[in-house]
Amino acid sequence: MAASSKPTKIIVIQGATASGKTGLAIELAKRFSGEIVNADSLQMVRGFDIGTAKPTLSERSQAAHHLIDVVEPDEPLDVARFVEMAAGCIRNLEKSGKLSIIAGGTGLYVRALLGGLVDLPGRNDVLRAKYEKTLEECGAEALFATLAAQAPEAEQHVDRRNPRRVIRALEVLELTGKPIWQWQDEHRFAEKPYRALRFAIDASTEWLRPRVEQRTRQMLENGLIEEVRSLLRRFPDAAPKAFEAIGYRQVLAVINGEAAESELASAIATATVRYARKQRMWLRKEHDIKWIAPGELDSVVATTADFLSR
RNA sequence: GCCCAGGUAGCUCAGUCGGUAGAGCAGCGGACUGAAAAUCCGCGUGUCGACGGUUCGAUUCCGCCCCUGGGCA
Repeated sequence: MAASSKPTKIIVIQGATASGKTGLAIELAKRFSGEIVNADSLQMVRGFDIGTAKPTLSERSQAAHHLIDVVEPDEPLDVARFVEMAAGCIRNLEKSGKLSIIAGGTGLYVRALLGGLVDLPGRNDVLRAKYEKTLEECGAEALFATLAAQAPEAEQHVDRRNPRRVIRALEVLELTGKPIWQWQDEHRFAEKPYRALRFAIDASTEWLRPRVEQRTRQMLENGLIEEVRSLLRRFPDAAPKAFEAIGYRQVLAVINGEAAESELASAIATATVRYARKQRMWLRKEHDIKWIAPGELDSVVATTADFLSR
């Protein structure tokens, strides 16, 4: 990695789902000759359109959007892949003199983009299959015991009851010979590949709920159920993980006769509001965030202009 | 009008052979560096429908009343 002159300046817009990230990003893009880089994991997946609230065609015509529809549903996507793709976008935009505006709700992705990602091997399906088997046959405790046997300090660093974390730790240990927490402690998202101006929209649950309900109704009217049906024609077993996303999961339950269609809208809205809470929770701990009210524009424009002039 | 089944946490319900009650969901708080819209963890006082009776003690037994389903007239 060559030391380029100065880190690229970028704008980042975060905030809960339905808080107005897209609208704000478009306004900034128009004013500062910018283009939008999506940081929303599910909006990257082709075919999952209505339920993921992808920007509409009209929105996309107002400002260029990147990293939307860039992977097939059955194609692997993870943080590392996102960081790589996003870095590529930012580089290209910089070359053409455009401002990169990162907008999206996947907190981990943004954190990894701004702080760098530990340089570790990615997922290893052979190892995962092996440990999945241990999990299934012997349980989460036994899985954790496997890890603790090789690295006793695991107790302090890994959530023993969370199999996903335990499996990742085992995977890294086996592939690198070093516990994952050592790698992480040495890294701590301390890279600074960009000079980022970071905004987050502070939307309360009370403000969000009616909007979410309205948006959910709109999604159903726009044919969310039909979209799921047609995705199922392509993936009859619903294996791609995007089927677990909010909206898709609930529609699937209705299609499978596990839930009543009459309660679909409220089930989706409830799950969405709960997700928004999780996003808020994540953002609380992030640093250097400028919190703004929903719909706020002038101060954001002013702050951005100032940031760019420095 | 009569018969049956119910009325317990915001919702759906369990339970108390009489010693004032607990699950799931929701809600709230939190964790989380390659599955992150995922995954995982913590938090449960509510006139146990109303009134009266029996009892040391009733949400639990009895009576009466009210409400909600279903059935018979």
